[in-house]
Amino acid sequence: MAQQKNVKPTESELEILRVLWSKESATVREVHEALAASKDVGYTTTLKLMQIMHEKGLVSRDDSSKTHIYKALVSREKTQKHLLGKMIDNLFAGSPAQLVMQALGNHKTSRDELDEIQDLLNTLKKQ
Amino acid sequence: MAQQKNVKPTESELEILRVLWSKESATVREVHEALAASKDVGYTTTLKLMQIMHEKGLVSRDDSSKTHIYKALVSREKTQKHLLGKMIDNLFAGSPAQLVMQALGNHKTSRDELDEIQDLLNTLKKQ
DNA sequence: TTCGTTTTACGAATAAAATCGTAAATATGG
DNA sequence: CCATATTTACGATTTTATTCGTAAAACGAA
Repeated sequence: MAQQKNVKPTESELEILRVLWSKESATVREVHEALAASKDVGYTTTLKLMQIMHEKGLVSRDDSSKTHIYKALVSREKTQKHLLGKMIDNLFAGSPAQLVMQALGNHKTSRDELDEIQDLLNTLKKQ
Repeated sequence: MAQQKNVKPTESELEILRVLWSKESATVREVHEALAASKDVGYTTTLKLMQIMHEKGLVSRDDSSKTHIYKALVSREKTQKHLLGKMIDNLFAGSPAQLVMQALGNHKTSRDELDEIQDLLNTLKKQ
């Protein structure tokens, strides 16, 4: 196994991570284009954020050529797990089931997805 | 129906809301005692936060007597729903099912809770 | 009433996050 | 080589959140 200690990206850092997760690796410009599509933000702002994320160890940087190439160092799963855990503690009295009920109750879920959840539920019940 | 527009409490505000939700109504001192039990924080800090929350409309305040009495104006459910929705959009590609899988997979869940989820699942499947 | 305690009001200090301007370095096309 | 464009580095500013000190007001007990 490897890396990954303090998974605590800020709101903006999360936006950048989402882009990196979807692309595997990207330049500042690519990330910025993606962000600018839905948000009004300057190029150097994105750059600065990515530099900070690099200092923090959230992303890796290949600076062998002029245009640097970034990759996410924190995995989507770990980040999901961490933030979910935090939310369960903060808002759902430590009960993941409550969160699940709320999530399922308030959002449309396809038949396939329901079946998937059923499978997992069956597995959990057997233990 | 009523109230509730921008449900965006900060981290600290959320801690206070949790206390208010658990007590129905409370004074600054009561909230502060509750917070101080698990955190090192000054009384006036809690006071200030609650004053700000009042300005924002997150809590109501009865100041008919010297010691003011606060109540949460945003419901636990709405807040859960809102933050959950945000997390689903931001981290789970808009798929609540993915979030559910992650939550169930990574946390212990009691038999009773699993049954509850099963019930909800059955209901959803019938639709 | 007077003293000590509690509570609020208020403003300021600190910290953390986000934004951007400017300049230097690097590359590219002509 | 030169002009232009792109990219990075860096620092400063702005904004938002958090924390707390101080003083005035309200209260209660002796």
